[in-house]
Order: sequence, then C-alpha cells, then structure tokens
Amino acid sequence: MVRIADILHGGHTGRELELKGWIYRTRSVGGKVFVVLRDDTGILQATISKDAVPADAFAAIAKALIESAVTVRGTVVEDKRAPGGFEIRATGVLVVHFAEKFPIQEDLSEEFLLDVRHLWVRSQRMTRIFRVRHATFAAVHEYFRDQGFWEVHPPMITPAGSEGGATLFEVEYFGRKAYLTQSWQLYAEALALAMSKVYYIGPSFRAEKSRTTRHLTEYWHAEMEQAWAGMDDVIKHAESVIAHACHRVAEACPGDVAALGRPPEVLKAVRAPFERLTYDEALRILKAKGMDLEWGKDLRTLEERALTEGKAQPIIVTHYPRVSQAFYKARDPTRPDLVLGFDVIGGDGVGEIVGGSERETDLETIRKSLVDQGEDPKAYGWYLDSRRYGSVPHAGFGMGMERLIQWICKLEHIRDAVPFPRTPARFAP
RNA sequence: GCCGUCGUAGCUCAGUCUGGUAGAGCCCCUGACUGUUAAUCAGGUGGUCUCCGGUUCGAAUCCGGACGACGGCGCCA
Repeated sequence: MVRIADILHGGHTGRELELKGWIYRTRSVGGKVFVVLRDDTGILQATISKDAVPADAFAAIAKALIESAVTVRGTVVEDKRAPGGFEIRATGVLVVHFAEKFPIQEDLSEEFLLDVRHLWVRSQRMTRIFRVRHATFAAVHEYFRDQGFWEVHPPMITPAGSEGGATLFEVEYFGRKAYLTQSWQLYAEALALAMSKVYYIGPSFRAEKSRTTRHLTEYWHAEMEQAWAGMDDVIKHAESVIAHACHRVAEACPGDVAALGRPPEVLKAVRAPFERLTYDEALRILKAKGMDLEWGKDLRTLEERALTEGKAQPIIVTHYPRVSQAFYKARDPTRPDLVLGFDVIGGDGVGEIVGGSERETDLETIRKSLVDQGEDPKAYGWYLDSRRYGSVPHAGFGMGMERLIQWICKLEHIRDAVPFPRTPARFAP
C-alpha cells in the first residue's frame, strides 16, 4: 500500500497509483474539490476536478465530510500550491464510508478532547506522539537486549505492594484481596538472582490521587535489575538507555519531534554521563538560589525545576537521606544516614524520570527497616528469601516510559504520552 | 489529602454584577464559485441555560445544596 510519507519524500512523483486514507480537510471551489487525506504517515492533498472523474464520483467526494474514508486513484505531481509540495490528481475517487459530522473542529477544550479521546487519537499531534512512543519503546528494548539483559515478566496481580503503605488498586481475587502491581521491584530482585541481568517494560498501577501534569494511575514502567552490581553500574545504564532512546527517536522521527517542539538536534546531543550531584550538593545549589530546603525532605517539583532550569539534558541526584526512603535501598557504608539511591530528573517540568538504588543485601537490616516503617516483615517472607540464599550486591531502577516520552516530545501534560490516559478523575474512553 | 476555576446550541464562548420571550462565531444543510491552504460569499436548521430545591408575578441570572470537569500543590516513575 502506498504511504503518504513516501509520496512527500518524492518517491512516487509522476506515478499513477491508488491512495487509501481518511479526509483530514476538504475544500471546494466549484469545479474542483481539494481533499487533504491522512494515513498513518502524514497528510497529502488530492485534487479532484469535475471533468477528470465520473459525475457521480465527483458529487460523492464533494459532499463527503471530514474523516470519511476514501480511495483516490491518480497521478502524483509536485506542485508548490499544494500543502507539503505534493498532491495527487485524481482520475478516480471512491468514498468508502461517508463519515457523520465529526465532533472535533478547530476550537477545542482540554475537557472535550478527553471526552472524545477515541477520535482525537486521529489528530496529527497524537499520531506524531504515537510514532515517537513506538520508537522509544523499541530503543529501550534494544538497549537492554544489546547489553545482555534478559526480558522476564513479573505478575500484574500481586499479594502486596512494594513501597510500604503506598497506594494500590485492589482487585477481588476469588473472594480474597489482591492488588495490581505498582512495581516489579520485589520480583526483579528474585529474578536477578536467577538470571543476573533482567529487565522488562510493562504497566504499573498507582492509586494516588495526584492531579499533576506528570502522573498517571496506569503507566508503563521500564525496569531493570542487575546482580553483582552497585549504584554506579546502574546509573550508567540509566544514562545510556535514555541517551540511546533520544538518538533513536531523532533518527526515526525527526519531523515529528520537531513539530512537537523538540528539535532533533537536541536529542542527538544527549550524552552520558549526565551532570551528577549528591543530595547535599543539590541543597547547597538550591540555597544559593534562595530556596532553603530542610535536610531530609525530598526534592519537590519546585526544587526539581530549579535544579534542571536551562539544562539541555536530564541530571542525576544521588545519595538521598535515608529517612522515608523505601526499605530495600542500601545504606551508604560511609554515611549510614544516606542511601545509595538516585533519581534522573528531566527539565521542562517533567521531573523524576528514573528512580533507582543499590539494594540492601543484609537480611537483618531489611527486617529492621521494615519494622521502622511500620511494616510486618512476615508479609515479605518470600521476598526476604532473596537474602537467605546467595544474596549478592545488586541494584536496579525503574523508568517511567511516559515521563521519558513527555520529556522527549516536550509535552505539557503526561497524558498525551499515552493514547488513552488513566488519571484519578477519568478512566474512559 | 489541600487550594483554585468552571458548567449556556454538536464545538468555542457572550449574556449573570443590575431578574423581564435564548445570542454570536464555527460546524452542519441549501445555493454560487475550476487552485483551495482554518477558502470565500449569500441564505437556513439547531437550546431540558449540569441537576435538585428555595426566593419572586417572573430565574440562565439571586440564595442553598448536589454532581461533574479542568488547573495547581503534596506524594511518586
């Protein structure tokens, strides 16, 4: 089948061919109808003259509304008057389906677009993002496989959470309570002791009522776990996988990211290592900017924005205070009040893209952390077995795919990084 | 969990302060136009003013409540 993108690249100029697509715009001037068609690769104008096609076909195309499905047979010509510089001059045209009045027009509100999301996904903006998403997923898989990681899959239905008392979606499981996974974390550690280097990309669910431009209740999580590795080892993977994804997207869809507001040159220039600072250094920088954050408090949106302001690529913050960090994060042997944990923080309001850490290997230390956080170690019985049978240093991270895509595409809101976003207020369409 | 804004035609909104027969643009329909770029021009269709209750001779408008949505913060990826 002929692709519009190939026509726009001059690949079919002068040829007679048949194009299938949907009406994106239609204009009529008496004896001529200009129909802009879209397919999955772009938009192209078809020019239909009254005297070049059968009378009934002309009458049909003249009254076909936006989003009608049509096939056009004709010759591809280069013409400056056509949007995009190319058009197809029809010798035949068939309206496969006459669309009803399409609800989406020029003036749009966020609310309405979310109501008709199933139709809005046809827009140029959304299809551009989908192509970038496609390339991003491919790049992340490619990176980990090239680096010798095994793709292994955790369950989506789980008996408990991984982040202490965090917010889980409950599901009824044959009369018992189960939960949708919010991270493969605990399973990853078990799998890393089986397969050494493991990764996976899949959905995570968080029942947090977060009303922000960077939260979804259902999002795609790229996670990795590596045995015989420390924090620095996995930081390198985090930087490299992000850089690799940026490069691949820049190669695969430069026009799409450019149209979305992210010049492909910026993506090509993303390079590891990223700027790295410790939590203590971050606090000093913030203080110099007049933002006094109490030691021990997590960086908030405000602080993350200040730290990434003007940066062309994400930055990394390491060595967070141990207070209120997840129980499985390893203590810094030289500073027991810190953990060997890190975040990759993107600019443009995206914030934390990656969160990771070296894992605590000592059974008793983990037990104590669980108790300190008010958890019952018994509930983590199977997980704690990883510290009973051949416990080794290991580390890993989780990356929010939509956050990465949000950063790459410079999206104002994370919900556009996924076709049908799930947020606290909305789970339809 | 906290704070704020909004709800009128299919869509985007005005009208609400100061109560008196529901408005505009776009879409759509009809007609004109053989190079339009959000085409243009002329005419036309289209309403449970979110819902419930109250005040009033009279409520889109004033009062009370409910519901829904959007935006921001916190938490996280």
